[in-house]
Amino acid sequence: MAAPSAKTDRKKGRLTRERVVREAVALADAHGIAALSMRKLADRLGVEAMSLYHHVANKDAILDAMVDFAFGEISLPRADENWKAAMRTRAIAARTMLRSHPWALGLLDSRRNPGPATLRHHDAVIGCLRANGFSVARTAHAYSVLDSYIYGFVLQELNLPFDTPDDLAALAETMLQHLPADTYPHLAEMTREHVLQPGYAYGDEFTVGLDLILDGLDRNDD
Amino acid sequence: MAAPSAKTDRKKGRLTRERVVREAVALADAHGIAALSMRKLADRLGVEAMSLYHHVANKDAILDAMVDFAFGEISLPRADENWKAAMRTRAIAARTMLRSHPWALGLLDSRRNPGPATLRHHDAVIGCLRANGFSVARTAHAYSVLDSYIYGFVLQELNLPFDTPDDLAALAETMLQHLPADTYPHLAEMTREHVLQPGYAYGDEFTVGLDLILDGLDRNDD
DNA sequence: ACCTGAACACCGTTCAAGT
DNA sequence: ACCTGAACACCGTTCAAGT
Repeated sequence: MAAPSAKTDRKKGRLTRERVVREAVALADAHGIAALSMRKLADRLGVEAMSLYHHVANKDAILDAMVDFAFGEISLPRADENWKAAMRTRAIAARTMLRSHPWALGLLDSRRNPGPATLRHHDAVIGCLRANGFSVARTAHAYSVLDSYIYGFVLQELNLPFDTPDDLAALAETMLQHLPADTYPHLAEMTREHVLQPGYAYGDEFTVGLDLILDGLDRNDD
Repeated sequence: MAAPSAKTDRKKGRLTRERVVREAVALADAHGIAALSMRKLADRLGVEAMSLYHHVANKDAILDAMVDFAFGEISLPRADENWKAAMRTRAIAARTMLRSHPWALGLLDSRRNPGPATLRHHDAVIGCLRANGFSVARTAHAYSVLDSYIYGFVLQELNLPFDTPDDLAALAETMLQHLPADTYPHLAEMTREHVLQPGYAYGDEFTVGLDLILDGLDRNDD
């Protein structure tokens, strides 16, 4: 019997822009953004690459839509919430989203066309701060420092060259051996006395820095 | 007369790993990381693409070396400096570097092999904080929140869809017309009353957030 | 209206062949 | 030792042709 062709066992039904975007997200989640090619995406949808161009202008339009899809996953802060609790919750939700779609942060770089979910998200965050008495300028300060922190934290987190505590321990041990302690004494100390301690997880730093920033914003009520 | 071939007017002399990396940085600075292909890089060096493989293992090794080159441009904090001033200076220097090599931030994502300049940099930052009486844990907190902020701020800054105040004004006007104010009222207000005000520059937010974080670290002297 | 096959101008990398 | 030409297995996108 013939091996099932890639096409036969793929989803059938008419192609739509929405199906294209959803499948692109699934492909990038599963195999990384580098694996997202028009040919592979088409194959998953049971069509040829060229068919995609009937539903999206080009690959860039798919990437725009993927970012907007990801933003849509962050639930919106309400204007009647206390700002500090609302911003804390939003920051954690944003981090969760960016971790579950590791391609999203990298795509932010090149996106020039914010979609409706992205705009709605920004509008809700600004609205919550304004409703809590923040001036326009203080709202801009708060949004800038919070988003910078969230994006940068996840960027570092996604870069970590290990996925589990065991990986980390193994890597740190190797590093300690390869990095002569006299060349990088402080890096060696940090590895030995902090990173290699039981229970260490870099992700725990997230709320430490987040609360430092929220407290700072609370104090600067200009 | 014949048009000068791409090769004839390129730098001559023996190929070295250092020349390959330096030229890769120049190419990426000038035309973006997407334009950095082995073929184009070789052409700039007056050789064929395949010659590069005698000096670097593959393209990934070039990207690793580029990131380390970029880190090498940030001058190191000294252990005898006041931590707050030293961290402020370093943050500004890091932002300057990341802005002048817009490809660097995107490459951080995928780099798994920190080079000597990168390690030296981290060692110096940790060393300065420790010399100022920071505990190992407080050093880790400080480094995490500062680098997250710096990386995230530049990520947002590089994403801004305008390069000059004039571009910004033009874009904001178009946005105000395209975004119905009743759908995104707070975004419209922020654009009108903040972004479109004379003298506005997003980059000015950098030190606002930075000082908020430095003051927060100063207070948490646990 | 929607899908496709062939083609174009690219990639990174391998390999055997040149000097 | 160092460089290269041809080749392989890919890209995104165009165009004219099919249904």
